[in-house]
Amino acid sequence: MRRPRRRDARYGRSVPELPEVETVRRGLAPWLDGRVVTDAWGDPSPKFVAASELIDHALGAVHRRGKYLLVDASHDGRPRELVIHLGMTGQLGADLDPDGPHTRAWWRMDDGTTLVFRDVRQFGRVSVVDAGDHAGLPTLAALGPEPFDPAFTGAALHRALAASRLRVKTHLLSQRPVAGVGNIYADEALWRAGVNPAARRVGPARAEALRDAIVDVLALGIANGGTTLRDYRGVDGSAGRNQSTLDCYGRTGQACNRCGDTLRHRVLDGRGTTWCPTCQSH
DNA sequence: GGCTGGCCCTGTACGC
DNA sequence: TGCGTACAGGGCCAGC
Repeated sequence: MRRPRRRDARYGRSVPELPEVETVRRGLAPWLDGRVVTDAWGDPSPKFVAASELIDHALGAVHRRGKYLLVDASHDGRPRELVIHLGMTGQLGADLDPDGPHTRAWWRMDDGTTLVFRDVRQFGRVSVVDAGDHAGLPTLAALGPEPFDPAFTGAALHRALAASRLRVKTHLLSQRPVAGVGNIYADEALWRAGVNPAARRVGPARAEALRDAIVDVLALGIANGGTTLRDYRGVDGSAGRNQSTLDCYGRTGQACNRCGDTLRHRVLDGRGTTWCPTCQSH
């Protein structure tokens, strides 16, 4: 008989969520803005092959929308956009090996530097589109408000959650109520707000608390340079520091930092979920 | 139109 | 020691 596998932080992967992508964006922006791509390569897979379309494009500002990186580009006056999703194991950097086994794309700049996209598990994606044309990226096209946008209020979150019968955590991960929340920060925010991840209805007061918790955990993540449990690295190769602040994610079997009860784990709509049965009873 | 579940993909941990 | 299997999960898509 198989023993149940331990579920602790050693098994977690640090998936790039909003704080990690924002940290990458801040590293890329001063480097890429004003550069011209002189050569490029993309893995033949449909997920990455578009990378080579960026040859001879001038690059501009680097934006972030949810977990997507958007790099302004132009060619012969035609405004275009490089869209990168890091997936689960995607890394961008200048110090990565362009010939490495998990390199999926690279772009050589006119100053001799090379931006490399490494993605071991190939859940990431690279697209080159006309600026603002996100029709081929349905999740990006349907993203909810940015969490730091003034429009993202408790009332707005309550309305969004009330419009669906999805479990609250599943709904958050869909990116529709708010952009950028992934598994780690969803668990953390729900724990902070005392909301059961399996709940299908969240009242106005709890939605307000959840909104505040989402903003707080994401802001803390950004301030700490992201969460690194295994894969995530910033553009300069440095690890994030946010993992030491986690109260819930990856702490299955440990005592809740608020009530002392034992944190539990379950699979919710296919996603591993850690929660406190006492603090998050409903 | 909304929801559910399966698929993609590979490194790692663990059982045998 | 080595092999086989389960597991991690964001986004997409088919089916209901």
